[in-house]
Amino acid sequence: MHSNDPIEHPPETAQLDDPKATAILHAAFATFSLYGYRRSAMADIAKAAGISRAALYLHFKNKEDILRGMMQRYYQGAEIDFAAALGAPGVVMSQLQNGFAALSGETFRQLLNAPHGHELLDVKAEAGPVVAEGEAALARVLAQYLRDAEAAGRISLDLIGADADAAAGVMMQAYKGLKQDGPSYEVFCEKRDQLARIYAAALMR
Amino acid sequence: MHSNDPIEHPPETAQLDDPKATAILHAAFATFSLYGYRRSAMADIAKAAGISRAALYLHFKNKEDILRGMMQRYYQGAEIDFAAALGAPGVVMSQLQNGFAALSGETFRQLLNAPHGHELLDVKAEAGPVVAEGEAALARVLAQYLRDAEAAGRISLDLIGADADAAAGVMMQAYKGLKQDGPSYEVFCEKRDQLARIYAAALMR
DNA sequence: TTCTGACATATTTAGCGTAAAATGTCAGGA
DNA sequence: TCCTGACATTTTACGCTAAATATGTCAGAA
Repeated sequence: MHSNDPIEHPPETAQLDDPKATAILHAAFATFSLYGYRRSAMADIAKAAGISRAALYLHFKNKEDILRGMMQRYYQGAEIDFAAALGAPGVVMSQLQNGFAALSGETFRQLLNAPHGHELLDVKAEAGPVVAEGEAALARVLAQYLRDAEAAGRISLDLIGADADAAAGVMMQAYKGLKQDGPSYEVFCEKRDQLARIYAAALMR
Repeated sequence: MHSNDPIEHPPETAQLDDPKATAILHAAFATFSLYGYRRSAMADIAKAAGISRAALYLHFKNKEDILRGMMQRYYQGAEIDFAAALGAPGVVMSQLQNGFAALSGETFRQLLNAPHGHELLDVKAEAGPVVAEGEAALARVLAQYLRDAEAAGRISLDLIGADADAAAGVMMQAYKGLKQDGPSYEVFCEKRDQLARIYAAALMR
């Protein structure tokens, strides 16, 4: 490759182990939380990342690509943490509570406490299918947990008259409802734990 | 009162038994569902109601007042229907399912099927505190149901580790989450019934 | 190789005047 | 008494321009 060749953008969004991309995504998260996605300029992100604006384009195609990468990164991590929490030893209630807690950890706290963090909860349009795919992946994780727990005789889906997929879908969407009305992080956490208790009680005999 | 006195607007939003006001609110609902609240003009509502535009102002202060009246009317009816369904004879699961179904009956079906009906789900800003108060009233109804059912030994709130008010609040908000992502009415109903089954299973021993 | 300053392009913003539409009110008709 | 047509006012929608800002890309420095 010669230096006077045109820029060759990364074919996909940045890899999980690229430290530069990670730094940019962190800076972007901070910037978006502060100003909102629309009002954030590439220059703001570059400044927050401590690099020049031009360097951003060496790692991401454009602003939308940064947002996509950010969301994808979040969902990748959330999926792993979610599955880990659900799979950890313990009773069903704590597994569910820790599972949902894993979906709203420190990152989420920063988001809700930031000036325009709430706006980032509604970027489905700009972020494209990444969000829907991420949510679907989380629902699959939960569905798999339900199947495993039922196979182990720890819960019974008959109690709620549903198969694992339908149940997981409803549970995830109802959980998302708790994010509405711009609650404080603390209030949200209480409601989240409460909902997890309801889920646990519904599934256990 | 002399005819040349200035218009005397109704002090509060129209009464539940005023047939004229009811007709206007029905026309407004149809119009808002069709065009959305913002794009609907008073002339559209008047035409749908079969009266002159000026006559609207004999019953409502302005467009915002019509919206308020519409939402208030909905919540008044919903509260009554919700309480009736929860209080009807039957097992807990059917009471909860019929209760939540009462909150999304024919009116709600029309809404979701209308071109811009979804917009009406997000009019908190324009409708003011009416929506929040209506939601709170519904939560109180559910909380009272939970208390009564527990007193009768039909459910146990200990199972979900919550008092009636907290549980009702979370249950209502999680229910609202199901309205997200613009589902069809049929899909929404399935999820709603599924969530009611989860709630019932959680509360019964 | 990695990154930056600077450039050309594209987009956004704000202002401003006009036309069109919507609003709220009233005198007066049915 | 209830309602309407018409009026004055306010709000919105355009079209246009210039200025400002943001974007994406390079040649070349570090």
